[in-house]
Amino acid sequence: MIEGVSVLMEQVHPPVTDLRLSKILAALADPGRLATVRTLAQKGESPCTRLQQDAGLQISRSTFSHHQKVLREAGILLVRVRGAERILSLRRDDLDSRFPGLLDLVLNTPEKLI
Amino acid sequence: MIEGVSVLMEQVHPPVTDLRLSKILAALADPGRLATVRTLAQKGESPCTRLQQDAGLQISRSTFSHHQKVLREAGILLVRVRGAERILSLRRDDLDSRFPGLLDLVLNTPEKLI
DNA sequence: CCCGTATGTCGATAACCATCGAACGTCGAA
DNA sequence: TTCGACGTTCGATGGTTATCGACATACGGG
Repeated sequence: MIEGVSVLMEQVHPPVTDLRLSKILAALADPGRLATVRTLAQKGESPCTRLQQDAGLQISRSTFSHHQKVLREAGILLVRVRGAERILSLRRDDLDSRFPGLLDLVLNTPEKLI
Repeated sequence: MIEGVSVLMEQVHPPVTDLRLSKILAALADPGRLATVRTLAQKGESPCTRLQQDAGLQISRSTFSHHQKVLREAGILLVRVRGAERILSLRRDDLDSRFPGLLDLVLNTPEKLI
């Protein structure tokens, strides 16, 4: 870095009271992000690179990072740091309490109906 | 029209077996379209102009026509012709049978959480 | 303290989408 | 048959989004 100032790269997670349906629908409307969410639900929690592979997304790391950001800022993903990795997981309880049935519906829909 | 060929303007309605979650989520992700669906559920069936007014959408007729098309092609709306009007209604049964709980969730979500 | 792995950020580009006005088609009524 | 109301289609425009490569940052291990 040129300047001596550190860039923190802090992860922004909206509080549960800030979750909005329109944001969540917009985040889930992308096929790649929908696949990411569904894969994450199967695998439990997972680091970024692993999740991208498991979801079968053939996109660059920077693009996946962008999608992860959209899902996180919509309140769908939780990101925590473990060493050099970012561990992703679903905010199941928050989503269920605010929009009951939404996540279950998305996860239980057969692959063919996606 | 310049040519003598008639333009039919037929309404395309996908059969229930063609409905796809990603299409439906994408259609509902737009705030104006979401408002349209929620208003239509309250009012029952309604012609275009009336629905646009009831939903409070301050957009041109051509733009509303575009949104109506997106909702129709996603399988959310049914359009039937009555004289010079197009009467819009929700495909409740089709949506419920294919994606149980989705429409209810969208309709029951409080305005403040949209 | 250098290195490899993991990931975020930036700037650019292309694709997509919402929006509009203008022109057109269709219908019912005058 | 002329008119007005209703709605669609078209072409253009602007804004948003998906995508990438290059670079920067962070961590743990040698």
